[in-house]
Amino acid sequence: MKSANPIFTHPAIQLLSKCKTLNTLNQVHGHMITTGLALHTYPLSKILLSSSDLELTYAHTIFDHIQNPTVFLFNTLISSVITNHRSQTHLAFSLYNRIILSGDDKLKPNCFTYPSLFKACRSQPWVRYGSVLHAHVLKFLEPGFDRFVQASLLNFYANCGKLGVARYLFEQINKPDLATWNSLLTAHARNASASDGGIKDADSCLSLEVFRLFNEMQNSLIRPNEITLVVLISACADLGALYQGMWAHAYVIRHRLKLNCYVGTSLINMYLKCGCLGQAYQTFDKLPQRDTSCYNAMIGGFAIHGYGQKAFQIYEKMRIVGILPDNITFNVSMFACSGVGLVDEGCKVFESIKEFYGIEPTLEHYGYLVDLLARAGRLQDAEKRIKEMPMKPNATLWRSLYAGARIHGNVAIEKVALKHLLELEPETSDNYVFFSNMYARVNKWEYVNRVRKAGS
DNA sequence: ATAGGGTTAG
Repeated sequence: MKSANPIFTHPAIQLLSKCKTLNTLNQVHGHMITTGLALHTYPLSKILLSSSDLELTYAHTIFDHIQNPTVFLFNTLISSVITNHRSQTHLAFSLYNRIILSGDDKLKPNCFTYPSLFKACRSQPWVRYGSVLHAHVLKFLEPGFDRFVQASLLNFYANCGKLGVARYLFEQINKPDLATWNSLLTAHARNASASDGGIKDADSCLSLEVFRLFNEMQNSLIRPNEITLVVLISACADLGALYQGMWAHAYVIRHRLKLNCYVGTSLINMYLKCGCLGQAYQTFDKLPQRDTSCYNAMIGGFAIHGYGQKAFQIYEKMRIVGILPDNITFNVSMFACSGVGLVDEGCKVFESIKEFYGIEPTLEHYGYLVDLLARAGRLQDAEKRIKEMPMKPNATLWRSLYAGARIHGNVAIEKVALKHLLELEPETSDNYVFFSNMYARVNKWEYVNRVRKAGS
């Protein structure tokens, strides 16, 4: 019997994954160089993975010292950059270029090279490289390349709104698997909600198409998983299709799918969109685990349905149970308070951003704060906040102040707000209308005063 | 024996 190749079972490799600091990793690496282990792709890929987790530049340095790295090693580093260091995406593309421009006949991209690169192409500024990569796929890979490449290509086109291309690519995949079906469903759901504000009929068709595709998927005997149901439930929310949504909820339970945070959040949202606040809360309450998104959905739900106090209570509960809020949490919580005039609660949310969570409030947070104060008639406070904020106030902020001043009859502040509005948006005709309305009102009062004086 | 695709909230 042949014994296992010692390269794969060397104890140093086991040690690598246990390294918690660069220093220890460095020692193991040194050891691997002296034993000659660092000449082989397998141990090298392990070093690259471990080091890129700790410090990407270190991994890069190691990579640069490898003579004639194989595609395998390129792929290892490229995917590590894209999945763990998204802000460094440019490094992944420069690695890819090194493969392409190497001039080495033996070094060619393979099926493993492309999926993570297409994933990177889903956000700016990398979107324009998608079609370049597509051309490379056709050039470098054998026709009928594997389903991972096909699925990532499909996702890329769906992401930039080219649903037709995505569908065409799907047609070419024989026996699509679960992830591929989920990609196609997601493509439709994403484009249904992305074109918000467009033609409503066309939007709904895409969500209806999700229903149809779900049936087709079931006929093909691929069993839906949690991700499938999240997409289906989102389509129900989009259509306001309560009964289909309840069916999907029952499906999750009947098929013993996990009621995870994704599924939970989409169900909460679906019930809220369908007007069922009680059902939404019950779902929220029964979830085995809740993350920030679940809380955001529920707070937003109470806000929409006019229960500011409840929304605020949920916000406070997050602190007690130790779920960290994010920027959206702060926005929806203040919005909830603003809607029903809970000024003190709303201010408490704003103060907690910095005081309790140590986060610097954003322009948007100031926007909600000013809206809250202005609507409640605390115009001096609102103006003061605008003047003291660390960044330049935008037109939305001044518009909130204007609206509050207008409603509460404070002409002086109304004037200040309008002046800034006109300055920031000289092209917007609405602002001039507001301005002339104000003068019309003021002049009328002067007229009234004159009449009064003349009469006395 | 190591590298790759699909999910939520305003």
